[in-house]
Amino acid sequence: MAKKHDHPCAIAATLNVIGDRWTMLLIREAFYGTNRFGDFLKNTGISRNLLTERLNQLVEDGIFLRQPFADRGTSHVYELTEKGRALDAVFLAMSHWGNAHVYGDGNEPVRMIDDETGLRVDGFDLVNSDGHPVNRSKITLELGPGGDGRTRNRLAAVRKFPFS
Amino acid sequence: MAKKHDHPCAIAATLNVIGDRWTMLLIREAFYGTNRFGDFLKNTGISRNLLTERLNQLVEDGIFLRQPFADRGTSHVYELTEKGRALDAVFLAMSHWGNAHVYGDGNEPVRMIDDETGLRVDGFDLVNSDGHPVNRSKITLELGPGGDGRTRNRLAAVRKFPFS
DNA sequence: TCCTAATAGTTCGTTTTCTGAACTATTGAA
DNA sequence: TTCAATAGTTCAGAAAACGAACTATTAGGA
Repeated sequence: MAKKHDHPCAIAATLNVIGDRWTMLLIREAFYGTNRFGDFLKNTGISRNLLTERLNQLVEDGIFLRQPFADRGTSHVYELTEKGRALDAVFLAMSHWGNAHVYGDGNEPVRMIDDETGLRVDGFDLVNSDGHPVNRSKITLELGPGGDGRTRNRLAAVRKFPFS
Repeated sequence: MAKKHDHPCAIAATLNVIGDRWTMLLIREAFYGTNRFGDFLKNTGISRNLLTERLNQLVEDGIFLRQPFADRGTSHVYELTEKGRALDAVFLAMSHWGNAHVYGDGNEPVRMIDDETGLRVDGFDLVNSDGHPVNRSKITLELGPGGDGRTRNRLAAVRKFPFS
């Protein structure tokens, strides 16, 4: 992947791991159960050398665990780690946005169904650290312990935070 | 941006809009209130020609609205559209993951605070189309109207869906 | 033991994209 | 009419991606 972002920001940090054209497709595959080199290759269309490089990087980043698999030839299995599974929220958010705003209602290629009600999964509620719902329009950004002077200045200049 | 993904998949479709190293940083800026070419430039570190190209693409994709702004020189204002604001879930998911899994508890550069309780925003609940919470481990993927035969085969082969 | 098939991974030349710096265009104010 | 501020373009070099051919490792069978 390209040169990494280096300012103190969680979005930038996340982009350093999944911010390219292919990685979230590999994560999607992993959520679908794909765990072999050849299946990632076939199901995404990524080129072989880039797949090698990306998988190595994702193992290094702690997203995949690479384990030997005795089958035929030199085989491995790539399993999502806990850190990797935690990308489910990103997966779900992108999935929902693509369905709603690119394909549109009635044109979704894949839908997610809530087994308990049979209804479609249709978005998110934010929750606070007590597990209670948060009103999305009433959120404040606050300097955290990992921020620097520049972060402080940026936050002071934030004019709005238009979550809907 | 690079060649587009062309299979019927909401993740792939979303990556075609935001799937590069810079776009989500521009969206972050927009959520922070940035709306001028020069401010996007300064606050992200993207190069000028790429910023021009990305903003044009995002206007074309319906994420930003470009409006004239009489100030000094030839100025414009880039405002998020409804479609762009709907990326808030992706923003929040990436933000939360980066804080939790790259910086870690106690090292977050920026925290999101629930104004009503003062507690930190700390995750998501999925909701169904009735607005009720969904058990994340009880979700089924279903072929939608926009899927094709290959989508059907892929879904039939899905071995698991390990949302935690 | 040797051959073959299956799988994963490497190499390398070409194409595409990104970077960074210099340059141009447009407009308001002094 | 000049200057400063802003946005945008051009272009050469660097980096990354693509795609095809090649290599390596191992299991199973002749």
